[in-house]
Amino acid sequence: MAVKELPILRERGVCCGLPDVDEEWAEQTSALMKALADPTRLTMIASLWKAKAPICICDFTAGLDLSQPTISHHMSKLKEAGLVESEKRGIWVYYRLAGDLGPATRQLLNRLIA
Amino acid sequence: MAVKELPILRERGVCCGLPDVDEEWAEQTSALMKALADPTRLTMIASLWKAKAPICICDFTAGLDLSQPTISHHMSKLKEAGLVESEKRGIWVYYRLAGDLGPATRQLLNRLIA
DNA sequence: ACGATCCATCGATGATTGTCGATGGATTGC
DNA sequence: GCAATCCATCGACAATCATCGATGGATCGT
Repeated sequence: MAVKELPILRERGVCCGLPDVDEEWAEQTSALMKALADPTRLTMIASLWKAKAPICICDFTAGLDLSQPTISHHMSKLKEAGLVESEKRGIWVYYRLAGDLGPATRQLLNRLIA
Repeated sequence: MAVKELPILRERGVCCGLPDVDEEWAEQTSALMKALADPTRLTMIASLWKAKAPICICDFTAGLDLSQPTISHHMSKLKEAGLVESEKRGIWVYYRLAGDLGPATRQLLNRLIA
């Protein structure tokens, strides 16, 4: 545990430094958070995570209460974020979790979903 | 590993069910993701995480390249999300990670930051 | 060849968000 | 008391986002 130091009175007009936080890390991580910052997209990711198998996007369109373009839009955001991959199969398109997900992202999703 | 079943051709016009995903979970989790879906707020959280001690908001105002109202706005979002607490000390306001963060959230931040 | 189904894209619209300047309350040093 | 500092709130504005209807390309069954 950190020492619970009381913040003491300090000289006015003088502020001190902050811990170093990598700017690029913040940018990339916030992009990942944005991709997950929507109930529909979280539901999609959790479904794919639990199913452990590709899911036809038509099943999302049928199961979630949103229009087909909206479903397509959300899935495309997940794809853009590198979280899912797609495979065309006849007239259907199947989505699955990206195969090249880093272990950090995998564990993150595991914490989130499981 | 899951059995890598190829998505087979299926009957048209018929879609099947999805794995059960709790709606309330999606709503709450997306709220948490939203709170973290900004580089400035992530930097704030990471700073507090690393410092293991309260930080005066004036230090964020001095260290990050944003106006004072914007810094205040971001911190208030983190507070609203239950991620941080504040303590007034003279004319200064110190923020720290919330003491009642659930273990799940703690581990999530650990994965994100460390 | 034709019609039906699936799906991505386009354009539009209302809602949310990040940002700032201005303001005012609170606190402290003089 | 007065001036200075810190900080939250307000109002405004531009940017982003979630959503939908319409459209068109692709594929398949007949």
